[in-house]
Amino acid sequence: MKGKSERSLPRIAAVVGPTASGKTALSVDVAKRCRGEIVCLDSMQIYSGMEIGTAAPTEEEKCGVPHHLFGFADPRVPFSCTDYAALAGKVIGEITERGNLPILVGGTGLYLDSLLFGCGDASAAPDADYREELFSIAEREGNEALHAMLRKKDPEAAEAIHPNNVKRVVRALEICRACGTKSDYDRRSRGKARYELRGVYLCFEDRGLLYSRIDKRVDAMIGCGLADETRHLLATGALEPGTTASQAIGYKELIPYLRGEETLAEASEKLKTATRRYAKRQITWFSGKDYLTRLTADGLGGREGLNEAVDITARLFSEE
RNA sequence: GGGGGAAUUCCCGAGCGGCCAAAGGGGGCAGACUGUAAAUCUGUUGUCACUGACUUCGGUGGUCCGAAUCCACCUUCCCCCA
Repeated sequence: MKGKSERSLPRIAAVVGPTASGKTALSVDVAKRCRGEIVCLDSMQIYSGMEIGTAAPTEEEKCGVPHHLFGFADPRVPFSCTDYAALAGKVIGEITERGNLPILVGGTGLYLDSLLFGCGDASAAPDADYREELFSIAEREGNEALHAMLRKKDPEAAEAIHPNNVKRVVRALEICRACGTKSDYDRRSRGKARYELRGVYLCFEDRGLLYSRIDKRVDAMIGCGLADETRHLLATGALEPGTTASQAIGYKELIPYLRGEETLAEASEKLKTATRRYAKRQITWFSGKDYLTRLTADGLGGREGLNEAVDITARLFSEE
């Protein structure tokens, strides 16, 4: 019971960064160097049947390093950051138990925060019926009307959420109804870090470089059968509105092509654009996190640059 | 050969004498983000010495106090008839 210092926290490592920044290659090499096991930190790579579109690591890419939480979930079943935090927490415990280092790899910033600091509690579980009711209020009476409801119940939260961000306004109201106010809920559920994290954030000095990597990756996905994967998801109902797969970048952009409404080149262009914009959002998220160490990824494409990054990262992960 | 239509800010596209640096959308850039997060949302986007000035609406020249908007010619593109 003594020594309740930071040292007592389980240690985890993370490799994060925008899509196509080179996380997979880097993390596998680092894992081999530090007795690491990789844990998926990606909201889409957890699903099965979406390997090509989410650029999930292939068996060859895994190089024999243990990978967890990839491709296990049904894309038609909802999954949240709370589910993630619970599952990842368990896997991390098992890896630590084995004396290995858990290395979280992926681009979903919210999942990392959820795992690290917690992400709400059972007191405000989602309520589909209530949500539907709230959405229809916004639909009928306008976003401002819904926002006014929130302002009445929780002015602080209303201040922080834009009226047009209906999804968030709805969730806030949902929390208010379940347990007081969202502001209080946030305060009591945002805990201290639950792990000692060593994390690198792959960033680019030259954004154009990242963008050209994205273009190349999209071309590769299409070459690897992204259209067939989309057809399959379509056939299994995984792309119905409301499902997770329908939100993933890669499939929705290809549907017009499959319907013959667009050429493959047009669809590919849109996919590239959507991916670039996603990468920008990830950059915005990660660059604001002070618990991450920035690592320039511009040179990761080459063997030399990769080796150097592996050295730096492995050192960071293993130093006391 | 004859007739008709169109050229707008990075792109698409409104505007049709003053309230126009010019709607809207896309893209770009920046940002937010606590149970949908590869989602959702916000701001910004001619230049500058920036509560003002300057340069823009294919080109040139006109009309007018005033033009992206009207006229003439030129250039390019599209459609129709031959």
